[in-house]
Amino acid sequence: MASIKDVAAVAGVSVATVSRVLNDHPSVSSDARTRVRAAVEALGYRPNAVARSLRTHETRTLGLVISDVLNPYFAHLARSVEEEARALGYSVIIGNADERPDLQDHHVRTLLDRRIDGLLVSPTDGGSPLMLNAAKTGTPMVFVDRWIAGVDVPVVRADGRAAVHDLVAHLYALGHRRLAIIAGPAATTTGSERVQAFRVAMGEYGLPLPDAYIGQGDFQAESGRRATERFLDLAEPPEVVFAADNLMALGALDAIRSRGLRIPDDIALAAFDDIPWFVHTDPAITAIAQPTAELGRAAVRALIDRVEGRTARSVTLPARLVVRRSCGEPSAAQTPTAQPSPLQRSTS
Amino acid sequence: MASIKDVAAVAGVSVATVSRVLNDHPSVSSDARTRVRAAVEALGYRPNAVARSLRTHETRTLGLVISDVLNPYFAHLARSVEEEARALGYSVIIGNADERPDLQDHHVRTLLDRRIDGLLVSPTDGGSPLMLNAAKTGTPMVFVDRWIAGVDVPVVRADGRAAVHDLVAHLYALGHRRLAIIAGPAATTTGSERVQAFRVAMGEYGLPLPDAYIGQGDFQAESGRRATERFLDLAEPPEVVFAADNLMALGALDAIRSRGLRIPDDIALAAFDDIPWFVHTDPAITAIAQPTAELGRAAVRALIDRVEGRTARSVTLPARLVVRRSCGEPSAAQTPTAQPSPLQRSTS
DNA sequence: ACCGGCCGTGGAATCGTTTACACGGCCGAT
DNA sequence: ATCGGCCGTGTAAACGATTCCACGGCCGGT
Repeated sequence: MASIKDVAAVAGVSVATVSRVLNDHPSVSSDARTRVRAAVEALGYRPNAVARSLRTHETRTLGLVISDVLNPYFAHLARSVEEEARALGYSVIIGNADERPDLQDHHVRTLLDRRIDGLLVSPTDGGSPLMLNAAKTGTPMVFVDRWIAGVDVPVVRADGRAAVHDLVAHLYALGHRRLAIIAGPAATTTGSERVQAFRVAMGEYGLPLPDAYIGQGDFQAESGRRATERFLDLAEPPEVVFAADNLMALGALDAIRSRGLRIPDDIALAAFDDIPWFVHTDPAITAIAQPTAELGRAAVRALIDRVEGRTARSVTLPARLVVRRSCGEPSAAQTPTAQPSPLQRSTS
Repeated sequence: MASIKDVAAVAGVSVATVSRVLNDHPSVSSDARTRVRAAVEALGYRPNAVARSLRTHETRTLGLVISDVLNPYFAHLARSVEEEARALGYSVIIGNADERPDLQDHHVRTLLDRRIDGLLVSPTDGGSPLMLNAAKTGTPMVFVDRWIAGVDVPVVRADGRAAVHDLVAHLYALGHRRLAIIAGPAATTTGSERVQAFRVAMGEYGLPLPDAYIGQGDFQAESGRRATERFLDLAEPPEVVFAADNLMALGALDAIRSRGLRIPDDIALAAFDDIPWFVHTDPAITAIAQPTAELGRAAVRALIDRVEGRTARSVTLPARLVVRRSCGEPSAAQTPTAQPSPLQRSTS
């Protein structure tokens, strides 16, 4: 593969001049400039990003560590992150932690070894020493979706409290009183916050949230299935199951279906995170939708602000309730029009 | 950030010795070895992968260019690719081409600039000069899922012909005669092959495949919707719509639903690529399932064979038909047991 | 006519590694 | 006692770019 030296030789100039042409440095004669460009073309030369990064101490690359690519929510997030980063001249390397702290650490470590310019993380746990240390030692970092308390890192996320409140109001209006939730891991903010918001909202309607109605999940489908089976085995099963993410809702659906129960007649179902398939399940699933693409964009902008020496601020955007049929027949007022697919491809 | 020089200074040895310790070179005294290890620990030193790559001419990184991360099939593929690569000591950088040749080129270019050791591609089109040139000039490369004819690059993919034949047999047995297909872009192998297989299988049953029953899609949901609407507007609409991927099936579902039609009574639906949600749509969707994870693993092994100087062979695995209810009530023989969710998390 | 400054250019240092080569010391074989 | 070889180590040259600095030529102002 041709190097800058080869280009210099062909163009009959020094490597310094070639470098200047490549970087649009003004003080190069137009004669030299054209000769260099011709040589670049002739050799099919492409600058070696590795060498460049070594010298400049920047990679123009961002790391993104997410918990699970198979989760459509995170896939969507990753896509918008890459899109915005590309628009701003950066590349993105995605690390899939698969909800495993050890894998998360693996990816953080290799990303740091590659000297990425900044790190976007949706932490799977409360923060390993590695990550806390990276944050402390000045690696530009931004949390997205989930975050870690007590670390001085900007957070870009959705606040679901109002939407959860709307959901509980919706359920209450439909006559449901025994509401259960499948929580995410307590070590994640989204795992505990959603339960907390649910409990608070229920409290406002004078409803208790007994421990038996809190299923412990891990944001994966299988845990949703297990938690739901446990609910259904109770002497007094809940009337509603609210899954804290879409994969656990899938598991819940599996469990309910394998018992031959019908939604919403036998049991109602709702989920956090909306995805296109929720429109087409039997029945369509009521869900809380996050402004996913917007979160990704905001996170990238915040991170790049930090990378380029500006100060970054945390961003919180509202989530909203999307009522469908899985909790019972909604009143006309609640569904003014048919709900469109939420993850419609943004024509970019 | 500490460099190898700092480690050498603290340990009281030369950088060469530090490097030898780091790379487990045998000829280092155990005394020096322990001093170096202590210094590494004390400084929290991590080798700079950029500098190392510059020197060694290898990055231990693979590039993966796929057409669409939002497509669960590709997300699944990406996950298994990363998993296998990690097991073999490589990292993966994913480029999402979004079915756009220009974006595909962008990612191929930046991956090559980063001097990745090998490239895994699921081409969006017939091959840009850039990609053909990369293949020609010896960049280790493997095609996965889709491929480009006339290029000497191993291909790892699923052969869906038998499964498509099974599907047509299934449809025929249910009494369907007017079968339509929503094709992918003709520039992709999967776009044209699936139509071809469908046509051949139909031919064996004496069924014609008129042009009006071939919808042109682009593997995205919106195109599936449009194609389906066109089918439904025909004087004699088809009895079955077969979508060549899962996203177009989603679009078809949208279109059918918005007309108030019922599946399978008014029209039947089937899809290429199986995903967990197909079990829970109304009704569950009959689909052709690929051995996605296995494809990813095989592709990585083939690519690494090439990277490390061994010869790689193409791999073709069979796809299989998964019968559900979306084409009509199957006979008992065809569904011996309830179909489980296909993308169940592989507990790794 | 002289001089200061700017412009285009090249030489060379540098980034953080790996590794070829040289070198001194020690051991065992003669 | 001598010598060849091995072992542990250090010195220095790469890898491919960017960039500081110096230098020669030319221009314009005095």
